[in-house]
Amino acid sequence: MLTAKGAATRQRIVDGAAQLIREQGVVNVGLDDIRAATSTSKSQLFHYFPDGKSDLMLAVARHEAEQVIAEQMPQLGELTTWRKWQAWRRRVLKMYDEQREGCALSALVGQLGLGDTTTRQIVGDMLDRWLQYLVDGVEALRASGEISEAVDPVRSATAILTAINGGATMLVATDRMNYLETALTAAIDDLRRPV
Amino acid sequence: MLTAKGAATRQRIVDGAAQLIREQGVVNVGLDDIRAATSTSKSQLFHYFPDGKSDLMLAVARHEAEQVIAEQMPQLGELTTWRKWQAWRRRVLKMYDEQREGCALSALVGQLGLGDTTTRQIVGDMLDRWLQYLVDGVEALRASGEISEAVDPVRSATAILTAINGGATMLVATDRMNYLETALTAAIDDLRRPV
DNA sequence: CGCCGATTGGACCCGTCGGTCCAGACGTCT
DNA sequence: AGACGTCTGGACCGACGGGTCCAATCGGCG
Repeated sequence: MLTAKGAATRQRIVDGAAQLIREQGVVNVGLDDIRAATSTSKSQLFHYFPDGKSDLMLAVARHEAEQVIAEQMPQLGELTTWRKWQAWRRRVLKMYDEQREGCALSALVGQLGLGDTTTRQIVGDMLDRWLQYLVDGVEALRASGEISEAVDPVRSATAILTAINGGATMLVATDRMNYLETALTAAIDDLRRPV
Repeated sequence: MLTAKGAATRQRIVDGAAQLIREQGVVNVGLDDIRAATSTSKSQLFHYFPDGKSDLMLAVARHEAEQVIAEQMPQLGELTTWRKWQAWRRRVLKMYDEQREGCALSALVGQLGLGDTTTRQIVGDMLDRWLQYLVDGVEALRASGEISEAVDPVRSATAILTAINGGATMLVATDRMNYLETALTAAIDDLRRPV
């Protein structure tokens, strides 16, 4: 049903489409652009994605959801000390500063995630996983005594996640880093402020 | 150059277009939809917006930028006490909860604001004005002694603004209020935590 | 080799959408 | 009243983009 060659082509299409969408936005990317960028033909697009564009966009959404988490690893997975939190924070800021408009997160949450129920599910699941990593990280700090027991892990993690999403959205819309940088730094610093 | 009747028609077009875009997203709204929803004809659209759709979208962006600020008034303009901050916070949460997907802010920042330099300028200016109201509010609390002198108004205001933007973006993408509610509440509560 | 399904190329179709154009109605000012 | 500019209706056009179709090629397997 799908040979190694076929799987490779399919992957090339998804990668290329994701890349284009990150750079130019969902609206400005047509099947012809994807075809050209991935050196494929119309028939291949519909061969690997029978339901057409919506089908392909779903695959891209899944790909980008993975990407958003993966690009923060391994730091996101081991937020066990204050130093590691700071390392992760620097990593995130550096990444988004370099990506600017070409940001997988805002493309996914802000554009791909609209409308379609299945895609929203993908976005929701991605955010859940991300949040869980943050919650685990906050709990680790609490357990080691680096921050107060009074800190609510879910609440703090949610604030941090929202800071990143808001910062990324505004970065794309205004090309200014200060929202993301200030809000993320503030949200993390708040972890060890007295209550 | 533009009679009272003409001005009214023009306004009706902008209002109707903004409404449609809030409900269905920029991508899913065509000139024909706007024409139908505002009981106008193609020629009128191009009569009042000679450069076509881009021209109209610019007017919509300006309209929505005004709307985003206006719908928070008068509370946003008088954040002088802790109680008033809480009243504003409740107002914001209630608004976005009711609007859900049909949210002017995310339509503006997430969709209209992409690409076009002029539109980005509009978004940037709107955010600047909004931030200034918040900075003024934080400074008022500081002046009256309700919060510590050590609080950095710009930093706190930026964190609050980013919380709203992130929360609104995620609300639209996931239909969940918890991000906005938790992050905004946390960002505001942080104002009066000891440093 | 010869079969068969996976894979590929690309011409073609058709609905949609932004944009153009012209003719006519309206309104206002002299 | 008459004239001129504003306003309105809607037919029409051309480009673009998603989707269909068929024929050709590839590649593994008996």
